[in-house]
Amino acid sequence: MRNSGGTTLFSVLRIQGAFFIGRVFEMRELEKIYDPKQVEGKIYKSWMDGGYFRADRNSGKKPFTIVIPPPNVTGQLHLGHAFDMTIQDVLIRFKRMDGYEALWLPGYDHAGIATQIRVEEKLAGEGLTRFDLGREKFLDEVWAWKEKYGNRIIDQLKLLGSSCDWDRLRFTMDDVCAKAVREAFVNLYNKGLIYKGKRIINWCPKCTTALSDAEVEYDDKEGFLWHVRYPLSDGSGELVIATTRPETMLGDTGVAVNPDDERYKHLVGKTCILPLVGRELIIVADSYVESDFGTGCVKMTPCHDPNDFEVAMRHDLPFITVLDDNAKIINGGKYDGLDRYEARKAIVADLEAEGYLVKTEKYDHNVGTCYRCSSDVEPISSEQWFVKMQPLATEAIRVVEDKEISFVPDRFSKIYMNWMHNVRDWCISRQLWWGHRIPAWTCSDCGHLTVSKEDVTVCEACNSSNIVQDPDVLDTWFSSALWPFSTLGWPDDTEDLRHFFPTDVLVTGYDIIFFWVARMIFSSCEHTGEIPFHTVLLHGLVRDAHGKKMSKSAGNGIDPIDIIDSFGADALRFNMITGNSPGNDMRFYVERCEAMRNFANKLWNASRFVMMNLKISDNKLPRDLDIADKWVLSKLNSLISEVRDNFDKYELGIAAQKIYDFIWDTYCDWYIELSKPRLNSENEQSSETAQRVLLYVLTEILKLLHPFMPFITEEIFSALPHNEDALIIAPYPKASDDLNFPEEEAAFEIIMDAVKAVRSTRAQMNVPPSKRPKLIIHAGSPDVFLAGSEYLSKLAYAGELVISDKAPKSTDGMATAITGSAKLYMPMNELVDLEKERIRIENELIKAREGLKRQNDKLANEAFVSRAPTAVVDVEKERRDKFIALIANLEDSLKTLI
RNA sequence: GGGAGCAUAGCUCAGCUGGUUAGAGCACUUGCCUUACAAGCAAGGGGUCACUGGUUCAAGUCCAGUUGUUCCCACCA
Repeated sequence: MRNSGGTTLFSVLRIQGAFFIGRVFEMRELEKIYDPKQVEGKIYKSWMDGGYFRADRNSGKKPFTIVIPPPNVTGQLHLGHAFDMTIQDVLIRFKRMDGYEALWLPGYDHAGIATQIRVEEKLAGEGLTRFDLGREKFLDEVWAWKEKYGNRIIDQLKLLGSSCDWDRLRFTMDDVCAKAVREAFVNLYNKGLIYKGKRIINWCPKCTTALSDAEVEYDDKEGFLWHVRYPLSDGSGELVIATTRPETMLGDTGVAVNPDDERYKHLVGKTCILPLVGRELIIVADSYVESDFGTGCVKMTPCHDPNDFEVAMRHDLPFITVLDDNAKIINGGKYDGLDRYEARKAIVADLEAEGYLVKTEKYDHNVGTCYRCSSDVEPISSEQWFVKMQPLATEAIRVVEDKEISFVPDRFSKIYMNWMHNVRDWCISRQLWWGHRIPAWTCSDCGHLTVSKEDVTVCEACNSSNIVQDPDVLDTWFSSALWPFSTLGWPDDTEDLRHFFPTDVLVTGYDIIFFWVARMIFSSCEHTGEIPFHTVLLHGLVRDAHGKKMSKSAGNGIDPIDIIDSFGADALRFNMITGNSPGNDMRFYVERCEAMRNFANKLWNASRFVMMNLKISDNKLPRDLDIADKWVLSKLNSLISEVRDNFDKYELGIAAQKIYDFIWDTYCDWYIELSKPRLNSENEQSSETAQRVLLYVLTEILKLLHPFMPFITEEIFSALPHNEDALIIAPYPKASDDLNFPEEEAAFEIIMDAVKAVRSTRAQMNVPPSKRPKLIIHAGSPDVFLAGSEYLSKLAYAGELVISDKAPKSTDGMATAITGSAKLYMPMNELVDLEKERIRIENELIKAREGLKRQNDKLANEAFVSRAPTAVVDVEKERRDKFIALIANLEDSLKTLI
């Protein structure tokens, strides 16, 4: 036996329990309650010291790899992480125990905008902007910030018990990842899949950067529809135009109508005058315009609306930019310098004053907002870098269609497909400083663009050294998209890459399928020629008890660290896993953590019980198993195969629930209770067998539960006799035919039924357990009761036990408990109220007759009997026979009562 | 406009490929300090599985529709 931990009170208890029985009771008082705080840090350290998280390429074992969804480097652990991490850790621990070389590769993300905003906020507190510092000094600040906060999230992940291979920790901005980013960029550029172009893009005026489509969130906002007069140039009339954005009229270069709109057909080709500005606008016909919305006339602002941009391209309209990077007016005459919202007010006021405003309607519409800072996003035309998506999407669609990659649950593959089929080019340049700088240099002399993996100092076209690197950085998600292979060393042909890639399962929330999952898939297919993982296991969002999204601003966030402090990491983990199925959101209830802590405590105490009674020092199973032993082993055997089955289907919540039920119900409430009379008996053989089965089942339980509750299981395991170095690397249980005893299992259920019937009778008569009357069992086949007599007297609180196939001569004053297999009598003269007893039995009889009717109806159905599988029919027949026997017993008892 | 999810006990949720009398936690009732655990034990109460129709020997489970609800995508100025 090894004992990896220090001398905890718990392991002291074991020794004392084994050798100094007399002192156990005082120890028990101290250790009655499991205290995670005393255990978790110590156990985590023992795993680290043991090197169990390290994946070894040369072990000869089959690899199983998960890459972590890298948390933001400056982030703090929230319940979403806890959810995500727990699922991954459960999978990785299971595979590790099951004989795989399990690699869980950790790391964190530089999170361009999010991090830059945080540092800028800090600077703002000192009255500075990033421009005051300049690019280089600002980046120094960010790196310092990263050093300060980068480890916080990692330390917090450790508190959860995450068994990541910390030696392989990666950062999306480290050299290895940077090399991959350059390689990927240049590959795509050389294939023509990255291009630079002027398009309408989403611009966040607060972050002052372009955003991709995925980074824009749409909110319903209250607004107005202003109807504005645009007089015709020839003075023959006017057009009325409806707009939600009057300030953009400064950039109008045309007016469009539907070509089939009879009202305006004759005006196409004519011009009108832009109010306040006086510019002449040509009236064009374009099918984009819908006649029945607004007035049927649309002002064209090509530089600030994607649709107008398209129309303008088709009709050769001029392009005038009227908003600058901060969304202030430019090229707008007297409005120059005004913020977009001030400009709106001023322009509406002027329109009204000059009689151009026809009317103002309330109008709700969707407004795009920045996913990082929530400011309104401005569509502006701007030169940016894009990834051409069409060619990449083709393969990304194929691998999912062909099931090379599957989503769990499957419905998300439809969402993925839909997105991939309609994907537009990905804007990857960001006007930030924190991030991977675009590896492109422009020659100031000849204008040539050099794109290179290595830093360049001279123009590749004209050799001029007068070249400047593109000031922009790449979208954070460009580097995250490479994560499953960049972290393993790609583009270098590293041993890690060869061994652990493609990875196996990707675990993440459904909210970042587009941001991340989709982009990893097409990036991997393109750059490595392989899928990045074969399974995407998706979970939902963690909400508060009222179903609201948790957020700092709403003040409803729960800090996982507080939960760990109060209930332990195991309880938090178990709470995240149970009562939840893949892809569904969960509501977080602190009370549930309490229930899970109670479960941990239950296991703790069951283990204490076993240790207190242990006089053996090895864990071999004996041969002389009795009926209860075979029953529990058989149940355990089924549990093991079911749990494995659930693991294969990623049904972690179901697996955890089954283990919970087995531990609490089967093991604690039944088997431990069953073992008590044997442990105390003078029959040493029986006592030892009970000890061995108790220990064996407990050990198997600890193994089964370990992926879910790693700390407490490891701690208990360390105090038990065992052959492994640690539970974390003990083999996960396998079902075995040798431990399957269906006959004994069924026979024992008969005894359990009798026990339950007796308890029920006693409860209804309010008989306390201290009262132990004689128990007379009248059964057709008494053998099974004889085999379980010891258990019956203990669990059914019997004084003396009489088992016979003959009915007692008199049952006067006896309470009865009745099952389909036996009638049980308890002489309790003073307690038995004959009338009450009669009513009780009659009620049971009613229930039993209903049951019998149900069964008879089923079996009378010719179609059922002939068409259902015989096994199903047989089960129904057995049930019918049980009801028949029960009814007979009940009727019999009713007669003797009178 | 397109798509997806959800609707099961008072509350929060499980229920896999259809097959016990539909389960768990919390809450509730009653009785228990039964020598591991009162963070516990035992016995209970509580459900027309949203509605309507269909398929089937058999439907909470599969199909169609209805209602309610949540979310995603698109972005008609």
